Amino acid sequence: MSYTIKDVAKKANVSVATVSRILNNLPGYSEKTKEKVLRVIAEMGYQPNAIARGLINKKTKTLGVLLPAVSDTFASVVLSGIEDMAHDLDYSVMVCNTDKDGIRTMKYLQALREKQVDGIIFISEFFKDEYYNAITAMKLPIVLVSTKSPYDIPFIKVDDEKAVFDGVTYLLDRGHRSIGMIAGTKGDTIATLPRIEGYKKALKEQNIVFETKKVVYGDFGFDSGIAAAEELLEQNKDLTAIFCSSDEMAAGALSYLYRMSIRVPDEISLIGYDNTKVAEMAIPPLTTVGQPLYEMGKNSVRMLLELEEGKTESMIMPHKIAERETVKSIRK
Amino acid sequence: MSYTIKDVAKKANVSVATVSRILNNLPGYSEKTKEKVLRVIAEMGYQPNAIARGLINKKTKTLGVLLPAVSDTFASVVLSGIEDMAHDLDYSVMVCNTDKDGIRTMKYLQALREKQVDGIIFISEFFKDEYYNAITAMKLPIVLVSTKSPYDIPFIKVDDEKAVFDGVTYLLDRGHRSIGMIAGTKGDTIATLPRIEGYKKALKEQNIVFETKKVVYGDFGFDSGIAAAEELLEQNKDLTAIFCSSDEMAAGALSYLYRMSIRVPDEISLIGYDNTKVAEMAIPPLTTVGQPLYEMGKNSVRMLLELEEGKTESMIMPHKIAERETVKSIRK
DNA sequence: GTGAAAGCGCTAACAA
DNA sequence: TTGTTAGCGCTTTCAC
Repeated sequence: MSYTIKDVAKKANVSVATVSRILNNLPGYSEKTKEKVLRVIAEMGYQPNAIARGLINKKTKTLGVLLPAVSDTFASVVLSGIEDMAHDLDYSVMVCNTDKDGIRTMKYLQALREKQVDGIIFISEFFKDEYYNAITAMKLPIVLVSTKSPYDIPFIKVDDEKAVFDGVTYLLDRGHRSIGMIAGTKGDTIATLPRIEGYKKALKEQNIVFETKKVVYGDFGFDSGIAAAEELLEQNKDLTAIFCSSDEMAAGALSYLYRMSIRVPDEISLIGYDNTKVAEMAIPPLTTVGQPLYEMGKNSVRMLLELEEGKTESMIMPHKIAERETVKSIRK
Repeated sequence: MSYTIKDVAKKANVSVATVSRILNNLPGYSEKTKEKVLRVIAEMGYQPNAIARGLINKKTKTLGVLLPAVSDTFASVVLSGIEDMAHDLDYSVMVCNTDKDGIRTMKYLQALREKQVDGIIFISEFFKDEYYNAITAMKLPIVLVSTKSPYDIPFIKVDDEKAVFDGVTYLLDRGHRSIGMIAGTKGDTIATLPRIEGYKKALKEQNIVFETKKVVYGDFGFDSGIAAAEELLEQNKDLTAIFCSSDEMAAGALSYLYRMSIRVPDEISLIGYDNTKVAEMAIPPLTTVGQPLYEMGKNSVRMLLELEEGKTESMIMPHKIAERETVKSIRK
């Protein structure tokens, strides 16, 4: 067992109150006692017990982060932003891998509550009603990253529709007329429908008719990108470009194209979404619509902490096309 | 403020002691009271406060994980194993991104201690003396993953020397005689020196003389792989294969070779290390020496928890070559 | 089978 | 400037 504040007090010949004051930088002691106490603390190697502290303050200085998978490139960058900002602000973060499983998510929500975290950040998943009910019941501040909800919960995300609109327009501006789309999970109202909407609008603005067979669904993952690319190419012989709703799916498409000996960008141009490390590492390097993932993570903790002060504004983050080597201009 | 055990007790007309017993499945109450109390708990939506509990038990059911970067593919897979196992065992995990920074690591160690975590898992970094001192001072169980130390601290890792030996031998067996190596950080005694040793031994066994100019250093990251490949190729015109000490560096090498229009595996064979997702997603898919990262993560928490019972055995995990498409057999 | 009460390590009145 | 003391929400003797 380690030393307690009592041990320090005794050894320094002061009361625990004084030690506590010194520890918390509260007024009420002489320079002399402060020095003495600090010396004793150093000598003993005393460290305050944050659990005891938390019991009183009702503050644990820890945040809970719920995400679909820590090993997911996308989420892990957001997490890294969260972690950095939390560290700067002296908070700790508990990671909870939901596996996109509702039961597991609920279990975590309960655990986080029991452990009295000061707030929750929820990344990139569909925010179910039951989560909402649980969270409001526990009256914890929460912010959504890269997703949103019908409730009055602040979120941070990019404007998906606009982002895809810009991406597709980028292709259009380079002479592409027959553009396929590898969309996200079918029916996903957050990250799929609005993006398809953006795709449609971009086409429409240049008077190109939308064709259903040009959009194919995946699940944001690599393998689904392979399958989707195959389907797309079989259904559309005239494609000159593909817009992919995630870098991983773009990597899958790239992989499929490579296997088919279809050269990128010479025969087919490709554009991804997210601008994660996989875009950089792709061969050839992937042009992609970038989201400021790291910044979004950082902002989410800032926002979460401000929430305690009553603010509650969502944030639309800017997207930006990262130009690399998978898009070719073709003669118009 | 939520309900406390007191509220439950009052409403159920029993003492807090009884409620506590029921909550903890201790003996000492009738079926009838149990039912009543449970009903009241459900009605009120009462949840025990783990902080208060932790103050008494000196157990928080939370683990601290220190890793160089959460967004690192390698570490994030280990983390995901840790997270899964922890979840199964009803533990939470706090992630600490050390950024490979000693000061930051020490800060985290202190925070983890103050927050009374039950144990620490330290992933893939060099384990400094000062960490050791801090940790032994706080008498916390700790296990090292993918690294080791001169101290009596249990670790989980693969046999790096043997793994590289096998990887290089794999190349040798396929007729390659002039094999370059992209090693890790220069001077790293854990993940670089032993691997170079394995490389040397494999060559030696087939009577090939080792040449210094055939090994080049990186830092395990993508960019360093690009630079290393370039250096290697300039220094060695006859290379037919390259062994890379991480998949990311292999991806970098792949990228460089692509830019130089050197075909893989036709002109140069490549083999990576780790078998992370980047190996699967590479073009062409990367043959690599795989480490069971996820399993290592899982085992680390099991081991950590057993440590409390006094056990202290390290674990060497099996490696296995994942054969994909970057290695070609050449005529002998 | 059940309850009263002490106390985990700390903070925050309230006194002095 | 400093100390005493009452809790924070819970577990755990010890009585009954």
